[in-house]
Amino acid sequence: MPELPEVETTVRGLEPVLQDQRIERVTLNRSDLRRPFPQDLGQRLTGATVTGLGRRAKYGLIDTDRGDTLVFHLGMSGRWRIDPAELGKHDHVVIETAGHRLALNDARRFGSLDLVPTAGLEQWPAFAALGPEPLGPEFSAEHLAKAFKDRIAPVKALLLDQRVVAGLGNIYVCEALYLAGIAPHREAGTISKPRLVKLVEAVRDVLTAAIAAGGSTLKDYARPDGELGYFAKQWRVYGREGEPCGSGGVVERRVDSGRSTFWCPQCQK
DNA sequence: CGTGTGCCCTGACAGC
DNA sequence: TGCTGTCAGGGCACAC
Repeated sequence: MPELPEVETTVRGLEPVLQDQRIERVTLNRSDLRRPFPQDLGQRLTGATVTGLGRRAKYGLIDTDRGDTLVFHLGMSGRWRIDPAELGKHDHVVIETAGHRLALNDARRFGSLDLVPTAGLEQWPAFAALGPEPLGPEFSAEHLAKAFKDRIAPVKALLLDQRVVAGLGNIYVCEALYLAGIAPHREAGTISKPRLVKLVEAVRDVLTAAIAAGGSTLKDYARPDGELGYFAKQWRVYGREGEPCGSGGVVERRVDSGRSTFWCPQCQK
C-alpha cells in the first residue's frame, strides 16, 4: 500500500518518462475514482507539456505548462503502469506521450485524480491543513512537542493524522514507534522531549530506508517499472505477529476500530 | 475542538 | 470447484 516512500518511488519512476514531454492523448475509462474526476480533465490535459514532477505527503504532482498540476493519490492499490503490453480491467486512465503510454491502475479505486492551479496548490483544500513533510526541516522534536501538548490520544493516532505530519501510514508508523521504543497506545502528551527526539530520528530513518529500497510492497504494490519493491523483508514488526522482534521480545498485534497495530510490548513503553 | 467509529472498494486468501 | 467470510487501510463524514 503506497505510503510516502512508495509515492516518492513512483514519482521518481515517472520523471524520466514524463519530464518535458507533451501529453498527446488522454483516455478516461471511467469518470471517477474515490471522487469524480474534474470537469473536462481530458481536454485540459491534452496538448499540455509536463514541466516538473513532485510529491506532497502521499500525493504525486505532475506540473504542466498550462499552470495546472495533476495531483494523484494512489489510495490502497493504485499504481502507474509504464508501457504495459496490454491494458487491463483496472487501467482507469491512460496518458500517452510521443514515446510512452502510462496507465493509472487502481483495483480498489481508493485513489484520486485532480487538476489544480499550480499557483494555488498549497491552498487547495486537501493540502491546506497538511502538516510538515517528515523528511523536511520543519519536522522536529519541537514540532511534535507542540502538536502533542495536552493530547491524550494515542501517539500512533496522532502520527497518522496528516495535520501533525504529512505522509505517514500504518506500516511506517508501526515501524517508527518500534525503532523509537515507544508504545503505540501511549498518550501522546506524556512523551518526554528526549524520546520525541528519538521518534523524529526513527521516522526519518524508516522512510529513508524504504525510499532507498525502492518502496515496500504489500501484495499489490508494484513500482512503476513493474518491479516489486522489497523493503517488506526489512519490516521489524509490521505483519510479524507472534515472531521474535529481534531484541528479545515477541511481536503482538492489536486491532483498534478495524485497524491493525503491530508492536513489541517488551521493547516499547 | 478533541476523540472515536464506520464507510468506501475489490481482490487475495482461508476454510469448508 | 465454488461458495462464504475476513482482511487490507487513507481520507473523510459523522457522532458525541
